[in-house]
Amino acid sequence: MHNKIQNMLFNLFDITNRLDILYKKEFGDILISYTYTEMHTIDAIGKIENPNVTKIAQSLNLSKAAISKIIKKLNDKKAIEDYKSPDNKKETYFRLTEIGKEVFKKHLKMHENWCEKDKELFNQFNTKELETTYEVLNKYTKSLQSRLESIKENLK
Amino acid sequence: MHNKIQNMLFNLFDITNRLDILYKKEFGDILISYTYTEMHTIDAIGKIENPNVTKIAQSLNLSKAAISKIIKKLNDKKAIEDYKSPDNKKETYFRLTEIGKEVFKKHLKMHENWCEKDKELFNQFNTKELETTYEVLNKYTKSLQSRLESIKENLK
DNA sequence: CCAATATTGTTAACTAGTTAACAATATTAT
DNA sequence: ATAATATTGTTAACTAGTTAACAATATTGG
Repeated sequence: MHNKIQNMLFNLFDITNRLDILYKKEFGDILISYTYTEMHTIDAIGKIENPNVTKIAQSLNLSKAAISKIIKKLNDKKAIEDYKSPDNKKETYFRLTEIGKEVFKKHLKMHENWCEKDKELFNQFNTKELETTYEVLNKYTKSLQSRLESIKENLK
Repeated sequence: MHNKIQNMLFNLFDITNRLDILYKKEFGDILISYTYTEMHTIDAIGKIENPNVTKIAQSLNLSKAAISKIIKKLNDKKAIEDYKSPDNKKETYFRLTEIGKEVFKKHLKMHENWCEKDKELFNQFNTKELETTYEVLNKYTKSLQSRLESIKENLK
């Protein structure tokens, strides 16, 4: 029993590594003009309401400094533009331009392709099995998240 | 059904991110003197037979250049030492010193602690459920691996 | 109201990785 | 045997992230 857990975790570590590498390689090759993180930043700007550097950084788990630099690049590429609120002179918000919206759509499309590739593999399992796996992984995600949060708390 | 797969994959992406961050933070704090990758290099040297830069790079999915630099650091820290084979003047092999072996053991210990923390969580599932999850993840790992390999082939 | 504190976003200096080019050595094929 | 090819490990130049310090602006409490 304890052994099963270890095996499963070992697999998860393995997947962690491979997913990361594969994801970067496959997606990196397709959209040459935007890096992995630039894409995710565009994604975040598409999804967050009134996104600013701080919010984007939090949502991508990156530093504000990192986002600040990426914003500059996306601006140069005319994928985003910024705007201000009349009642706050400190914060700067971003929105996608037409170009940015195109990239956003492409990114969604790529995710769909990715899932498509996996579909065949996962079809060899029945609904119950996939549900169980989902259940286990979901609880694990939540557990990891609370560990992450408690680390962040400790650092304050 | 297709939805289940998407949810599961979404969870997996999520875990990928969080595991990476958490792993670096938790382990990084404990063994301050060795970075994440230095640890893994020590680990590889402990496990591979007659390890050289090339083999270590392959096993950690890093470039030879990266390993070359890490080797230099581990040498400075007296965690490893190198040796030559009498019938090959080109390749350099590495072994752990007593210091290195200590770190190796600590790393193993840390992995055990990590599993310990998860044990409680996973105990809420029964053996069958964990087995199913293991099964699914295992097949997914293998599928990712073959995709990785085919990318590498294409690049040749 | 305004002083103390907190937050925002930029910058500088750093780190850990990358690719590409290379000199030295090994392997292979004729 | 040796010329052509491949492999090893190092280096240089680069990239994408980090932390820490900062000026500007917002928020809060007495």
